[in-house]
Amino acid sequence: MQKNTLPKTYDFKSTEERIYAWWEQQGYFQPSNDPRKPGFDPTKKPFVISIPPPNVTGELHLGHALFVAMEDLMIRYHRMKGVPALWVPGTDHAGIATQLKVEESILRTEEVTREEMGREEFLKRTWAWKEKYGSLITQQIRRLGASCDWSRERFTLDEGLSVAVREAFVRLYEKGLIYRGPRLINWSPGLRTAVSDLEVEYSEEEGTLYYFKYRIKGTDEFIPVATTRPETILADTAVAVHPEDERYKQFIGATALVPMLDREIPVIADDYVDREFGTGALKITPGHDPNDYAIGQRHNLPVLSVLDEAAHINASGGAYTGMERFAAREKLWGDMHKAGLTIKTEKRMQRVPRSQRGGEIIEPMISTQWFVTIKPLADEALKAVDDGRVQIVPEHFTKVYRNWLENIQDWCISRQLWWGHRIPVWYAPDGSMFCARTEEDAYTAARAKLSADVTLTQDEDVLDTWFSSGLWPFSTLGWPEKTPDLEYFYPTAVLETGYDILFFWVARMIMMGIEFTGEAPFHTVYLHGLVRDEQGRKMSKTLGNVIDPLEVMNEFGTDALRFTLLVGSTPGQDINLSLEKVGANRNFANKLWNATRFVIGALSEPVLGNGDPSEFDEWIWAETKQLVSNVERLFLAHQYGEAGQQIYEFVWNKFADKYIELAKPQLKNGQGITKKRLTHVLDVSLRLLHPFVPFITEELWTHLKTAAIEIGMESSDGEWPEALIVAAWPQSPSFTDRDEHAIRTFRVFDEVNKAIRNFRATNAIHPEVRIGVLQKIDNAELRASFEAMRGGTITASGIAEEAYQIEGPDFSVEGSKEYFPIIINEVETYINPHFSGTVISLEEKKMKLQQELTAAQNQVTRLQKLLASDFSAKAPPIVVEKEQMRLAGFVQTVERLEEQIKALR
RNA sequence: GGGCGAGUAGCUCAGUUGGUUAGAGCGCUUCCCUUACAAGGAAGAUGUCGUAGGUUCGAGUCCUAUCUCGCCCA
Repeated sequence: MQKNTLPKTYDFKSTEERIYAWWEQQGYFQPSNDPRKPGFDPTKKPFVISIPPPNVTGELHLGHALFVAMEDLMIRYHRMKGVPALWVPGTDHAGIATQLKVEESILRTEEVTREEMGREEFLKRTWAWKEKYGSLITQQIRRLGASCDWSRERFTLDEGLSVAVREAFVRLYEKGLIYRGPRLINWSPGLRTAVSDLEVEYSEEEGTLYYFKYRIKGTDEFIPVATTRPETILADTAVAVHPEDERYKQFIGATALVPMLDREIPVIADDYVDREFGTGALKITPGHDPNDYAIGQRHNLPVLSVLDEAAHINASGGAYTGMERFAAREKLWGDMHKAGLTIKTEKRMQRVPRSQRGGEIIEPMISTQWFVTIKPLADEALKAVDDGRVQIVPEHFTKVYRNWLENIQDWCISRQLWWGHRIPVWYAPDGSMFCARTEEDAYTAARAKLSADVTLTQDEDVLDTWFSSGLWPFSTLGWPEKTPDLEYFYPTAVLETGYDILFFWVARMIMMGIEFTGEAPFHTVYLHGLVRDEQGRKMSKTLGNVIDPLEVMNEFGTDALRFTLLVGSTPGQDINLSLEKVGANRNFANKLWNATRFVIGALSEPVLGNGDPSEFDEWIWAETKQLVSNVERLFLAHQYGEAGQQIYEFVWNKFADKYIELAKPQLKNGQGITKKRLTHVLDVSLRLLHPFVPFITEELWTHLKTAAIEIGMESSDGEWPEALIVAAWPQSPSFTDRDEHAIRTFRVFDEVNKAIRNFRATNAIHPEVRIGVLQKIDNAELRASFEAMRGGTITASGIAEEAYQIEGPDFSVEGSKEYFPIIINEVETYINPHFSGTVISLEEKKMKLQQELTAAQNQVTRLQKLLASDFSAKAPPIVVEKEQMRLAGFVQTVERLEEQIKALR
C-alpha cells in the first residue's frame, strides 16, 4: 500500500497564514460581480454585510471573534452559492476611548495634559497613534479568517466618511431636526463631556439617605425632606408635596428657606410625589435631576445649576463655592447639623448612575448641547420593523426594539472632546450661527448676511461617535455621492451584531438609513449573544476570567475557536465558552484531517473495477443528501449552530466511524465505486463545513482535489474549481425511495451489529478474537441485503469469515441450542460459543432472553394501546404508519424470543 | 414598576411549523495503542425536561399561574 502524503495531525500553525494570504492574493474576498470591474452585471442581486466597526485602537476580544465567525460564515455561504458577496471592513474612531489612551500616553511620557498641548498638536498625536496601532485590530481579524474585501476598508474619520457626517448633520439641521440649547444631560465630570443616556449604567449600591428640615418662612415649622445628594440642596428651587397629603397640605403655597443659603423657594403640590418614600416631601432640583427637571417644567420653576464642569460647587453655592462635590456634601451636612437642620441619616440601597467608561458617578447637569429631534426618525424606524422591511432575528428582540423607540428621548450628539467629527457650525462675533458643509460655505453665508470681513469660529464640540456609526452601511459605500458601489450594494443584506448594541447602533442605523437614503439599510438584523466564561460570568479583568482569543487560536487553531463559537450557540443567547469545548472541536478538526488522510490514501491505489454500489455506498449517499437538505433548511432559518452540529454528527459518527470502516473491506477488492463515494461524501462535507472552519477545509480539499484529479476522479458536482472558498455550495438533492430504503436497511444492520458488539463487550471477548455467527432471516429481501452486507457484518462484529452463515426460513435452529441468540425484529442472530471462547450458562441465557422479552412485550403493549386510541384516527397517516411498523417489529421480536425460550426447556 | 430571556444528564449546553423510547461535548465505568486518527475506537451507566394546572390523539416544545436566576428599560 502506498502511503499517503498527509502528516498524521493537522498543523494549523503552518496552514492558516499561508491559506489566508493565498485567498486574499487571488482576490476571492472581492465580490464576484463588481461595479469596479469589467463585465459587471447590475441585475445580479448581491449579498452585503457591513462589519460592525471595532475601535481602531482596540484589541481583539471574543466578542470580535464571535461576530467575525458569524459574518464570515454568512459571507462564505453566499459566496459559495454564487451570489456576489461583499463584506465591507473598517474601524471606528471611538472618540472617548482613543482620546483617553492618547491623553494617558502623553501625560505619562511627556508629562503634559492635552490642554497644555493644544488641540491641533493633540490631534496630530492622535492620528499618529491611530497610524501606529490602528492596523493591529484588523490584522487580528484577518487571523480569524475574515474574508472581508480589504480593498474597501473604511475608517469613520477618513475623508469620505467625514463628508458623509457633515452632510448628514447639515441635512438634519436644515430640516429643523437638530437644535442646540441648554438641557439637562448626563455629564461626566472626569472626562468633562456630555455622555448619552445609553452610556450611563445604573448600579445598585448602598448609600445614605439624609433627612433634614425645610424651614417655612415666618414660622417655626418645617417640612422634613430626605435626599441622597445633600449638595444639590444648594440648587433647590422648590419643595414639593402631594396635593392630598394631610401632613403637608397646609404648607402648599408657603415659602420655604433653603438651608444655609436662606434662599426663598415655594412649596408646591404635585402628584408625582410618592407619599410613601422618605418623608413624603420632595426637594426639587431641576438643575441636577431628570425627574425634578420635568416637575420644574410643569411648575415653571427656575433652573439653578450649582456644579461646574469638574463637578465642583460653582458661584451659586455661597460658602461652598469651589469645593469638590463630595467634600461639599460633607461640609454642608456638617454645617446643617450645627444649625439644627438635620434630622437623621439612614443606609439605603440606591441606584447610582455610573459612567460606562471608567465608572465614575455621572452628574445630571444643565448644559448647552446639540440634540437631534428623534421622534420623527424613530417613527420611521418603527414602521420599517412593523411592516417587515427589517426583520430582527431572533424575533423576540423586536419587542425590545419597539419599546425603546416608543419611549425615546432626544439624542444629545455633542461631546466635549477633540477626537472626532467637529460640529459643522460656525459662529460670528454677533452670535449668529452658520451650519454648512465646509468652512468656505459658512463664510459665504456669513459674508452675505453680515459683512465681508467677518471672522467665524467653529463650534468646539465633536459629534458622538455613534452619529458617524449610524451612517456606516451607506457612508462606507460612498454616500452622499451616488457611487457605483452605493447603487449596487446598498441596501445591504444582513446586519449582524451583539444584542447589547441594538439601541446604540442598530436602531440608529435604521433611523439614519431611512432618513438619508429612503431605504432601510438592511433587511435582516441578526443578533448574537455575549460570550461569557464557562460558568456564565461576564468576562472581566477584575475577575481574571478573560479568555484571549489569540491565545486560544495559538493553542487550538482558528477553526476550533470558530467552530466552538458557531456551534452549540443559539441566536440571541449568551455563550459560555470553555477551553474544553474548544479542545473538543480541535479534536473534531483532527478527525476530519484523518478521515481525509484515509480517503487520500485510498485514492492513491489503483482503481480495480467499478461495480455496483454496495448497500453501504447507497446508504452513505442517502445520508449525505439528507444532510445537505437539512443544512440548507437550517441556514435559511439562521439556525447555523444546529446546522454545524448536524454536520459534525454526520462527519464523525456516520462518515468516519461507520462508512470508512465499512469501506475498508470493499476497498480490498479495489472497488472504484467506493472510492468515488468516499471522495464525493468528503467533498460535500468539506464544502458544508467550509463556512464554519475555512482553513482546514481549504487545506484538505486541496489535497483531496489533487489526489482525485490524479486518478481522473471527478468531484461531487463534476467540477474541481481552483479553491474551496469559491467552490459551489452543494445542491439540495431529491430524496428517493431508494434512499429511504437504504437508510432503513442500514438501521437494521447497525442495530444487529451493535447488539453483537454488545455481546462481545459484556462477555469480555477480546477484540482480536473472531467469533462464529449464524443468522436466520426469513424475509427474503432482507436476507439478500444481509448477504450483500456480509463483508460489513464481518468487519463490524469481528466475525471469522468461515464461521459466518446466513440462513432462510427452511433452516432449523433446533440443533444449535448452545448458540446464544440475539433477536432484532426479523433478524435472528446466533453466536457460536466455540468461536467466542465463552460459554454462556443456560440460566444466564434464559435470564437475558427473558429480560429482552419483557422489554419487547412492554413495547408491544404500549404501541397496541396507542394504536387503539384516537391516535390512529387523528394523527397524520405517516406518523401512524411509523408506529405500526414499529409495532410489527416488536411483535416479530416477541415471537422469536418466545420460540427461543421454549427451545431452551 | 414594565419588558425580555433562562431553568433539560455530575458540569456546559443543543433540541423552530407539537409526533410519542429527549441528544451532544466534557466527566464517569469496562475493554482495546486494530494497518486514517489514543487529539482515537468499541460497549455502557446517568434525566419526574423548575413546579402546578390546562389545550391536544399526543407537550421539553403551545396556553395560564407560580418559584428561582439573569438581562434590559423606567
